[in-house]
Parts: sequence; structure tokens; C-alpha cells
Amino acid sequence: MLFTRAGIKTQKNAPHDADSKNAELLVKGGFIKREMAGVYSYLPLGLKVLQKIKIIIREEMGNVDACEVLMPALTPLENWKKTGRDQVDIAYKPNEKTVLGWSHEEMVTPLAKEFLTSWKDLPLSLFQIQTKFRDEARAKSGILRGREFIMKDMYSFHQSQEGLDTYYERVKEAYFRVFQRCGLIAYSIEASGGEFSNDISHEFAVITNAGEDTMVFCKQCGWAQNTEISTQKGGKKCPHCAETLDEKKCVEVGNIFKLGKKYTEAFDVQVPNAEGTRETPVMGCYGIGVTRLMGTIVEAFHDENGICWPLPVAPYTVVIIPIGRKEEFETSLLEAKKLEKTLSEKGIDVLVDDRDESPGKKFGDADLLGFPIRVVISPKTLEKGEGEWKIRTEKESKNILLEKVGEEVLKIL
RNA sequence: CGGGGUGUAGUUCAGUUGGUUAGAAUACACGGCUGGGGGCCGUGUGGUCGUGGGUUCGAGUCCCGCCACCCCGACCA
Repeated sequence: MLFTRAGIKTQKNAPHDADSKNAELLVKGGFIKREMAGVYSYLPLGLKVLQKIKIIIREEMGNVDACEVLMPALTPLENWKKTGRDQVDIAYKPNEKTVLGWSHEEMVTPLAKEFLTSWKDLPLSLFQIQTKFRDEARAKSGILRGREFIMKDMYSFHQSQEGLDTYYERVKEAYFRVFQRCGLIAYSIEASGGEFSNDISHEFAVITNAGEDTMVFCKQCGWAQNTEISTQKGGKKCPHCAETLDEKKCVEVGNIFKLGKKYTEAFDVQVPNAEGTRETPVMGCYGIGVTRLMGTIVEAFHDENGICWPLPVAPYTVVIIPIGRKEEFETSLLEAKKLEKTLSEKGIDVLVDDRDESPGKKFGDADLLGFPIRVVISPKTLEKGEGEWKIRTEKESKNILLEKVGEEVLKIL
């Protein structure tokens, strides 16, 4: 892909009110554009990142036998009246008949009811990746807390509590893999069930100063708790292994709940078991804030020059920068395009900075935009058929034969 | 939802006690130079000063309402 065709526009000035690194860097890099408080457009580069995150999520949800669906964002108020959640004040209500979905228990449960006609249909797990609407009193921190955001929400139905318990643990493992593949270290922390459930739920938290939550955790055994409910404090001893507890700010990137029969009862879902007796299935629900996850990745991976995307979610894996003047630039650009073709054929996402800009500007943008690998092609290096290879997060660069670039990239992918 | 603050060019900002034709940087367009870390020079485009009212000979500037946005707090699935 050519830079001038990729819909990329960087800007020098950060928004004056950027209150977090993700807001500042994503806007400067032209990944997103703010439209209102807590509402963003995703521009070509930002959308590419989102798509890569979604691919990871889809693969991992597939691994726990979940099926993807897409339910409407516009939902009937009637359904919410059945669960008493029609009065929740963060809900946007376009009119007296409809609610913009802020969670989808009220939609997925009636849907599952149609589908679940036999115990053989259980367990059933459905997920969607969809825009959610929540009228937050105060949106903040870029895409970490918006009024409109993208969420992966999944709902499972089981014949027994044991079935749910087993599945819950499987999903927990899948969640760890999702965050790990995004380059993040997530802690599973005990939290309150909120309005969903009286049981303890689990949040997945990533340590970062931009976070709104605080957790206490044990580096030794991995035990962690949200300070919201914890009686423990940093500096005290871990209740499990007596190590000293740490206390850090964190972002909640996911959460999972055991819902029990609250929703299946509200919608009168009953499934005949093997004996022909009708039973009410138990439910679990599992969320990942997809756009929040993207913001968290930026909070976790940036330096003074810009973003440092982890390989699996980088909008482009490699940026090729041809430099030189006049005819020399044309020669470099030609070589860059040749290299692009070779790499693309190997399935590598490549961007060629074909702009007629100063080298400094191109380097600056490459750093800001955070492509993991940079290959510079100049008359100097071209003499030996080489380019300059540099990893975004490393200081030093090295020269490399252009024909070797492909295998070098594949080596670290 | 309480307290505080800000709205001027695409963006970041200046604009004196109210006083002609509202400025800069950056971005953008064109030309020239430059060519390994956001380079230089020149020319040009771009503004109903958030919005509605009021005071005044005269309002970007003063007063009131409304709206939007930001910060602190409350809330947060």
C-alpha cells in the first residue's frame, strides 16, 4: 500500500485537551477523530488496528465453540421492562418504544429461547462484535471510556451450574490468550458482580497509569482484587501466599459474569432434558471492550516519539521509506515498490512512504504511527543492494540485503 | 448530576482600558532550494470570533440566556 493512497493524515498539534496518551497519539497519527465527547470516528489506519484485534478475538471465541451473530443495536423497550432494566439511566432511549443496546441479555435470551428446543442444543454460546451505547455522565481518556464503543459480548447457556462453571474457566483461559496475543499482560481480578450478578465476577485488568480502577495484587501467586471490594491494601500480606501486596492503577479490558437464571427466568426459557422434564438453563456472559482494548494497547506501548504497536495488531507490519533526491528518490521508490510486492506475496502488511517529503518528516511519522519494522532505502544503501532495517522499539539499525528482508520479517512474525 | 474552566483559520493558540480591513504558528496549494530525524525562502487559499439577545456612536473584547467541550467530584456493567 502506498502512503499517499492509504488515507493517512498525521498532524503535528495534539488536541489541546488530550487527557491521555491514547487520545493524543491516536488523534495525532490520524487513527481516530473525535466527533463528540466520547464518540470517535475510526479512520483507515485505526480501523485496520481494530480489524486485527477483532480477528484475534474471533479466533479465540471460535476456540471455545462460540458462534458469531449480530443482533440489532436498536432494541425494543418492552424487553427491558421484563427484566426491570428499562430504568437504567445510562441507556439512550430514542423514543418511548426503543433503547439503544448497552448490553444484550435482553436480546440474546429471547433469541436463544427460539433456538433451544432440546437439551441436545445445550450448551450454546453466542457472541457478537457490535457498537454499544452508554450515556456516560463523563466520557474520558480517549477511547478508554466512550459513550459509543465497540464491544465483543458473548452469552452462554448451560443445562447445569457445573456446565457453566466449566465453560467459565475455558472462557477465562481464552480471554488470557486474547490479551496476550495483543501484547498485554492481563490480571484476572475478583470484582463485584454489579447489577449483573451477586456472585463474584472476574475482571481482566491491564496495569497502566491511565486506568480508572485500582487493584491490589500479588506478584508471587497472581491473586488480585479490585480495591472497590477489597479489604486488603498494598503493602499488606497476600491472603494466599503471604507475599507483600502491590497496588496499581489499571484498565478493565474485559469482564465475565455468571448470570445464573436471572435472564432465562425473566424470559421464561425452558428446555426439555433427557427425561423430558423442562429445565431453565443457567447463563454466563463475557465482555471485551474492543475499542478500549485498542486504547489500552497504546497506553502500554508508546514512547516519546509515538506508538509502538505489538506485531499482531500493527496496522502495517513493515513501512518502507525510500529517500534520495530527484532521480535518486525515483530509484529508491522503485526499489521500495519491488520490495513491497515481494513482501505482500508472503502475506506481510506493507506500507511504502511514497510521499515527496523530507526524510525527517517520514521518520517522524513512521515513529508516531508505530509500525514495528522500518526499512529505509537510499542511494547510499542501494549501492550494495541493501536497505536499513530498524525495529521500532530498538535504538540501533543495521543494513540488510533487500532480498533478505522477507525472510527476516517472517522470522519475527 | 454538583463545583470550576474554555469556546477566535482544518489544528494549536495570541488578540491591550471596547476603537479602522481580526493575527501567528502549523496544515493546505503553487514555485524554488534542500535531501538520513518533523529543513529553508517566497507567494497564495482559508474566520458569520460557539449561539441568541442586551448595553454602546462602536463589541472578538462588557452583561444575560442557551449550546458544546474540558477538568475535579459523584456515577461506572
